[in-house]
Amino acid sequence: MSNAYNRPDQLSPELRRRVLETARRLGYPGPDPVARSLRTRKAGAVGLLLTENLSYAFRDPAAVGFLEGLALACEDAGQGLLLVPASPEREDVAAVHRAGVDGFVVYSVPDDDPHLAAVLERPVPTVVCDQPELETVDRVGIDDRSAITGLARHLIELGHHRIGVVCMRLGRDRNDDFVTLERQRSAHFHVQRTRLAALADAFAGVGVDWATVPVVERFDHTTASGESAAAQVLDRDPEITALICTSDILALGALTEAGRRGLRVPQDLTVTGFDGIPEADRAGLTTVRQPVLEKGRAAGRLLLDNAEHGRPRKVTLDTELIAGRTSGAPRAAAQIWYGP
Amino acid sequence: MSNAYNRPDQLSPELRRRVLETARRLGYPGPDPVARSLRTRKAGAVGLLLTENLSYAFRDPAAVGFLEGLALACEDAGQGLLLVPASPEREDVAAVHRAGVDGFVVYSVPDDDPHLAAVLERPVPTVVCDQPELETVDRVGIDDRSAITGLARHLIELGHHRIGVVCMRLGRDRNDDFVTLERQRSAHFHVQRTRLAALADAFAGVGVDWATVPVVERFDHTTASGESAAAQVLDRDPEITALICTSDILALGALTEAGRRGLRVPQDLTVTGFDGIPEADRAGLTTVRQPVLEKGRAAGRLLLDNAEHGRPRKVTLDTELIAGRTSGAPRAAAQIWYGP
DNA sequence: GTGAAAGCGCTAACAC
DNA sequence: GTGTTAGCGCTTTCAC
Repeated sequence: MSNAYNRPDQLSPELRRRVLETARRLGYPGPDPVARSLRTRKAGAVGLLLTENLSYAFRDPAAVGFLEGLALACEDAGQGLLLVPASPEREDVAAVHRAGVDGFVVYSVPDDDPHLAAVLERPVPTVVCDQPELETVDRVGIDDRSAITGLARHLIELGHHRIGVVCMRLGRDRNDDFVTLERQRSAHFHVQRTRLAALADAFAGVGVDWATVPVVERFDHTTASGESAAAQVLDRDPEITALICTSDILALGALTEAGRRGLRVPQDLTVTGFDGIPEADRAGLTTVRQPVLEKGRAAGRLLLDNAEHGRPRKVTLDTELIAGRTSGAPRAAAQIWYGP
Repeated sequence: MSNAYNRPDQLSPELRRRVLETARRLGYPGPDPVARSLRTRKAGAVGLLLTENLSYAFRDPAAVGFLEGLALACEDAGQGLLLVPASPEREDVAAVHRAGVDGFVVYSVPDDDPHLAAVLERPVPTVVCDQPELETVDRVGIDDRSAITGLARHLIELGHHRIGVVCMRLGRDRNDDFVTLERQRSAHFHVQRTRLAALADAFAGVGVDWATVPVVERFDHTTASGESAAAQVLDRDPEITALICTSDILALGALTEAGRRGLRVPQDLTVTGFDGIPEADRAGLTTVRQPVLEKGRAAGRLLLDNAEHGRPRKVTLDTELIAGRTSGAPRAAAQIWYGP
C-alpha cells in the first residue's frame, strides 16, 4: 500500500490504480505527512528565522529580495519554506523547537538572540545570512567594512568632513537616541558595528574626531524612523554637510526630512543609504548596492547542498557603490579643504 | 522528562533544572518536533498554496501585501507559515502531500489546479482567497463584479466607448494573444472571468458590442507583459480611447508602452489598473483599490479561528475606486457622445 | 513526584 | 508482487 503512494514504479499501474481507488473509497486521505517525516527523518522544509516580526519581512524591500532568492533555492530543491514566528519582543523560543524542518536559515539577527541559540541547539544544519558571524556556522554575507569604506571615500573625495550618521538598531534594547562610543563598540549587530567602525576609521584618516560625530540609532526600520533620526542629527549639528544612513529605508526618510527643512539635496546636504533597493534607485539615492536576491539564493543553496563539508563555508558577495544624485560637494567646506 | 520540557509547572524548578542540564550533557537536543507533532496531531503551521512560483510571490506587491497580512495572523496565533513549493509548471502534487501543516490557505489559483485538488483531499481545514469560488470551502475575497463595474461606469461617464482590455492569465495554458469570447466565458480563473463579464455587461449597456472589443491575455504577470499586451491592443485598434487592465502591474506596463508611442495619458489614452498597489498610487493610476493586507489577515484568522462552523464562511471585503490622473475624457469621442 | 507502556501513522526490511 | 513487522520519538495515561 505504501508502495502505491511512494513507489509507483514498483507495481503495475493497474494495481496501483485499484489500490488508490479503494483507499479513496474508504475515505483514506493519503499518507500522513507528519508520520512520514518521523519515519523518514525528513521534513521537506527549510526554516527561516528573522530578526523582525514575521510580517515585517514583507515590508522591507531588502528582506523581500532575500526571501525571493531563498524561495527560489527552496523551490529548485522541492523544499518548503517555513517562516518561524519568532518575534523579537516575545522571548518565546518554543516556535523554534516546534519547527519541523531539515535545517535553518537565520537572517540578520543579533549575536545574543535567544532564538538563534535555540536554532543552534537543534541537530540540523544552519546557515546564517549577514549576522552574526559565527566561526562554526556557514555564512553568507558581504564585506561590510570594505563596502562602507568605499562610500566613505566617495564622500571624503567630495570634501565632506562634517558628517552625521543614522544607523539601525544596535541591540535588542530600544535606544532611539544618540549612540555613545561604548554602545557603538559593543553593538550586538555585527553589521552595524562594522559599518560604524569602518566609517570611524575612514574619517579618522582625514582628521575627523569620531567622538564629535553625531550618531543616531533607531529601533524600528522605517522611513518614519529615518525622518525623525535625521531631524535629531540636524538639530544637534545643523552644520553637517553629509548624512550617512546605514540603510536605504532610513535614507529615504532622511530625504523627506531634508525637504521639510528646505535643505536642497545635494547642494545643502548630501544623503547616502545602503542596500540598493528599487525605491532608492528611483530616488537617485547614493548608496551601496548589495545583491539581496543572490544572498537568499546562496543561503538556500548552501543549506540544501548536502555535500559533507569539514569546516564551515563562507560566501561573500560583491557590492557596488552607486553614486547617485543625492551626493555632491559641500557648499563651503569644499573650498576650505580642496580649494582652487 | 517530557514534563520538564512541556509542563514546567508540574515539577519543582530545581528538578526541572537538573533534568534539563543532564539532558544537555548527554547531548539530547530537545524533543523532536516531528515526533511531537505526530503525537499531538498539531503541526503548528499553516500551509500556503500559490498560483505562481514561490519566488514570484515576492515580486508582486499585491501578493506581498497578502503575505504580510497572512503572516500577521499566523504570528498572532504563534503559528508558522509554510510556503508550499508548488509551481504551476510542475504538476507535482507531492509537495502538498508532504506539507506538515494544520490547514491550508489557497491564494488565487485556477479552479482546475491539481494542487488545489490535493489540498482539498487532505483532512485539514482550508481557506481560499479570491479564487476559485467553492461552495464547500471558506473564502475571503472581494466583489469583483461590482468593483469593476464601478470602474466601467467611471469610464463610461467620461465618454469612453471604444476600449481595449488587457487581462491576466485565463487558464493554465499559455495564451499570450487575443482572447475569444469562448475563452473568456470558460476561463478557469474566476476573478478574471467575472471582471471580463462585468465589463461586457457594463459596456453593453451603452451600446458597445463586446465581440468587437480587443481583449488580450498575458500569462506572465509583469510590467513587460503589460507593455507588450498594450502594444498588441493598440496595433489592432489604434482608435481606442481607453485601455482597461485587470491589474496595476499590467497597467504600469501599459503606461510605459503609451509613452513609447508618444500617446499622452489621459489626453490621448486613458489607462486603468486594479489592486491599488503603492507603485500605482505614485503613478497616479486610476484603479480599484482592494485591501490586500486585510485579505491575508482575514484568511489567516478564518483558518485559525477554530470555532466549529456549520456552513462555510464567506468574507467579502470592500474595494474603492481611485480616480487618478490616468483617466480623462477621450479627445474626439467625448464631443460626439456628450457634446456641449 | 516517578516509571512503564501504549500507540500516533508511517516506511523499510524481510519473508513469503 | 504481496504481507508482516519493528520502530521512528514523542505524549498521555495509569499505576505506583
